Amino acid sequence: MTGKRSPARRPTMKDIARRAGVSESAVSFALNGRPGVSEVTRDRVRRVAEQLGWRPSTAARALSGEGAATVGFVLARPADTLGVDSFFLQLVSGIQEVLAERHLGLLFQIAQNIADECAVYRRWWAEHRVDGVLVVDPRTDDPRPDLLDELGLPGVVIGGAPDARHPGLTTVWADDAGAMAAVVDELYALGHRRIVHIAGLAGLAHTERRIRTLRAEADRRGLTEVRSVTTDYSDAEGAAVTRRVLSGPTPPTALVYDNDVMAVAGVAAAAGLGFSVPADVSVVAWEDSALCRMVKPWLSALSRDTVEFGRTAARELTALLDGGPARTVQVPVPQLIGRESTGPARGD
Amino acid sequence: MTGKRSPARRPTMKDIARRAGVSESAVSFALNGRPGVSEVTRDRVRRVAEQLGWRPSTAARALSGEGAATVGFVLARPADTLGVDSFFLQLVSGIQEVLAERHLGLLFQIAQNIADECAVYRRWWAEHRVDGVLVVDPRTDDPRPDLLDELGLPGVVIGGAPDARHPGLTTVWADDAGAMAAVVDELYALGHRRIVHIAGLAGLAHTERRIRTLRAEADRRGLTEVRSVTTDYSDAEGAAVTRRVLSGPTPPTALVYDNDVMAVAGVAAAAGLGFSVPADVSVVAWEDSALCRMVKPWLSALSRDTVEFGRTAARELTALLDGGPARTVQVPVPQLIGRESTGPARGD
DNA sequence: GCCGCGCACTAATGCGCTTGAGTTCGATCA
DNA sequence: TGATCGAACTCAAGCGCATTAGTGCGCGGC
Repeated sequence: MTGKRSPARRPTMKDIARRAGVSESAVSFALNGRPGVSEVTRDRVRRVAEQLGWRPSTAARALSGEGAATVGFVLARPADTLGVDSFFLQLVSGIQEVLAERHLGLLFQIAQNIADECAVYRRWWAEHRVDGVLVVDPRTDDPRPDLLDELGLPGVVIGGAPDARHPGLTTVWADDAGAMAAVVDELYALGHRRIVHIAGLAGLAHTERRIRTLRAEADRRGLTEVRSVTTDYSDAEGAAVTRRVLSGPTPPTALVYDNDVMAVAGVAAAAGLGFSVPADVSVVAWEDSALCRMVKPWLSALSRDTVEFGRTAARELTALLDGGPARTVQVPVPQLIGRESTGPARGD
Repeated sequence: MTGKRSPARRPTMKDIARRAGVSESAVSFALNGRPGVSEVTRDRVRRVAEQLGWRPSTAARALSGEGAATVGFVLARPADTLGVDSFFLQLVSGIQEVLAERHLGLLFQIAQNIADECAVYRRWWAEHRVDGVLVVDPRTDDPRPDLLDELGLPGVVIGGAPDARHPGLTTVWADDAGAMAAVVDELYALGHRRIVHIAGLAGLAHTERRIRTLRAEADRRGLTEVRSVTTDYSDAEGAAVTRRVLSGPTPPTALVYDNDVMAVAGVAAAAGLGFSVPADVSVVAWEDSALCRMVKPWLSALSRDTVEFGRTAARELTALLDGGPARTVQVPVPQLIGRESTGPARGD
């Protein structure tokens, strides 16, 4: 009766051993499902453990070489850019779902840039904090795969193209090239000949891939007034670029935005300039979300199951942690959902 | 020359001790800034440690009673609800900033509901994973404070009202009541007498607080046609409720939405019904974001510095971890930013 | 000149768990 | 019947760090 309730004490394997009348090692064997104990003892130990509410201390586990039961996830984007974007929360949501099943923790960090991100990986590795990491926003010239190699840290690259130079890394990606080709197909069929692609961050692997594909598709059809402009993904730049390209002498008749946020901002900017969507200019958003159905006109968008994307990535990472081989897995190509923002090109 | 580069090995204190020609204990003393070594030895040890790129193993630290150098953050909302909401990423961004300075990790998890969230806390505690947690979305009848008490886990409640029954918890909150009063003031001054508050999740502490305040303010002015409707924060419900209340015999002339997403969806829904904003109905969004400036008309919104909110919460938690006392700290009241969506009530 | 004291440092222990090396004992086989 | 083996356990060491109890030594005080 101290008056103050003492904070509960964590039960340890020693407690279980005592209660079950066996040695600590037997408890360890029993609970980890390895041979060396009879089934009846195993059951007894399991029951006692459950009754005591025992959970292995990750600290102790990690210390005795079992890994930290944690994976890391770093987001390296300017703080103001990650405001409205729904992509990451969805992705993380899917990742979580898979990790939680296996009782793996997710260590999350926001960094300012790639260099900081690398420093975070180094620190996590040195501090014994994570068993593997999920890498997003791969770049065309990316230092992270090399670093992970050097540290021997298992990693899954999300959204990158397959990279033969890093056989240790698993890559999970969608074929952006195919999606871009489909978009161009659709717009071309609608009569659009002048298209501007308002892209995301220059240097990101998927940005560059989309840009290359767009150019290839344009060349294939002999279109000369097709181009890409890179941005920082923000609504502000999306709007600014939209105003700029629409103010030219021969404005495009179709705009393809690399995310939903810029598309929405772009539509508003276009409206401000007197362009109506889709009568004067068609708009496609690369990334579907509630946002696309919250504005009028509803935005045609490239849709994919981002949560499932996250699940896939997490599953691959757990496979890697289990000692499986690195792989390259492709998730379904985003599908173009035609809504109200795309229509026939206006005849000149 | 094995041909295969061996993954780098983590340097330990033993390595430092050897290189510096002292015992491990001396190294420990030196690096943790406690007495027992001379300044010159301390410097030498520090240099060697730096040179070797040594970082303390959190596993070992945690095991020897120093805590896990990690804080936990659980988000318990339905997966589809957390899509567009910018609040959390902003909040986490601020939290991160402070934690990173102290090299504290952030363990992040998404749960389905409060019960699951509690289970996560229990597991984290039993597994020795976190030193403290950040609790969001406090409810009117919330099991979490009791649980944290029981586990002796330091916690900071974000967004709750001060709670005298849990002296161990720090609370960081904004005075929603004051903000709501300001909103009503403003709308009243503009001539609005029929106001509907499209609130968030019923049961959340701040939802209830806003509802109570709205009622009190209405009573004070003798307004009878003022009410709140709770939702799940989604754009879908926001739109649905908007349509319902605007379809009634005497539709409200002002709508106050508990987040930006619903407000945007609501404006679109109102437009669909032939109501123009702000001519027919004024709209205020509780929570400002890029979203509010991405749609026309620009939304008047209650704005606050969410990133700073996160920073404050994290600072309080670190203070708690340092053994400081639990406190109740109030962050600035959200300010109403008048934009285009609020105007004089239409005379009947 | 000896005692005691403080300083700089070492030795040893423990945190909770895993694991390889024993130990015991009953069943099996030549 | 004694050697052999395997199943079921126990022992003890070790992971990397913090921490408590020493240990050796120079120095001031009497």
